[in-house]
Amino acid sequence: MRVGYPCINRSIGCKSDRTFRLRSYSKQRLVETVENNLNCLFKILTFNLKNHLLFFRITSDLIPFASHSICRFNWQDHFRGKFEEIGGLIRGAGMRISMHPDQFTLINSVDDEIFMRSERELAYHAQVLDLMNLDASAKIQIHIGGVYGNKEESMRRFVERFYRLDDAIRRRLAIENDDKLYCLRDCLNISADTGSPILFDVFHHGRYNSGESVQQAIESIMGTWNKKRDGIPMVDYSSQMCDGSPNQHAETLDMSDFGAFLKCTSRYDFDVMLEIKDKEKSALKAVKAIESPRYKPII
DNA sequence: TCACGTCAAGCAGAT
DNA sequence: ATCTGCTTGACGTGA
Repeated sequence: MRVGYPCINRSIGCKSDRTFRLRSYSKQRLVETVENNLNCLFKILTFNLKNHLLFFRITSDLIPFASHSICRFNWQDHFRGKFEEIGGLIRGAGMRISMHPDQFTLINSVDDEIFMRSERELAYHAQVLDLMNLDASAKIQIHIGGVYGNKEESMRRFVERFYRLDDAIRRRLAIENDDKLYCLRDCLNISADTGSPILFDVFHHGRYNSGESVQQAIESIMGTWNKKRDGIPMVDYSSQMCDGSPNQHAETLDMSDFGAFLKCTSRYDFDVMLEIKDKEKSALKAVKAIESPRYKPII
């Protein structure tokens, strides 16, 4: 089990997701921003390595407007050396990487234009991971998408569109259960048709499920990961804010909840991403718990 | 230096 | 109709 946190590090004083407004776009602005973002990403990964945090989600804002038609600059070639350097650090340390395109990326949209924009966005994510020379265990996690008034039809459309994507994208996709529209059971159906592994989100599952316990859920997704190609499963974990909207992620990791989670899933090996507001602080708490003998997974 | 209106993109549910 | 959440504030103008 590797422990990680998404996108942002709050303690090292740099940001790898700096961006700018579309109307301020210029080649120079892009180069400056990306240079900053890649340098910061290297610093974050170095920090993570030092602190035994071996799982990290790279922000989708790493290259602002990468999939937008305004971007004509060949950032791939321009930053090739930097990407290779970062990839070398990741591979050398045995770190795990994920990316999570935002809610505008919809493979199953009824609108073909939205699908094509989504395809370009996914291609950008795959390129980042390819440029780092990471294998297909570095995943791009996406939700199934919208329902558009007909869930069955929308799931069929997802599968049909999936096979229209380039293999450079397909091999990296992992399907994540969401909290409203597509639950674990839906993901299992999609996974059976596409061969994509399921990235299990514990928090979403708590809000929308078809009755499976967390342990049963983990059991059911294990087989969707082809260990040789995909690596061990990835799991997103967050604790609920105790006092506020039930949607929001907690301020910090609740160790008794997390301890219980580790206990009930100790038969399985997977990497866990902690989606908690205080980011690396909670991840550090989790690493400490996992390294303590009472939570040692039985593998 | 600070306040604050606005920011590439979509969907669904609440108000 | 408009607002909010999603993984998450922060860019950039004007004073």
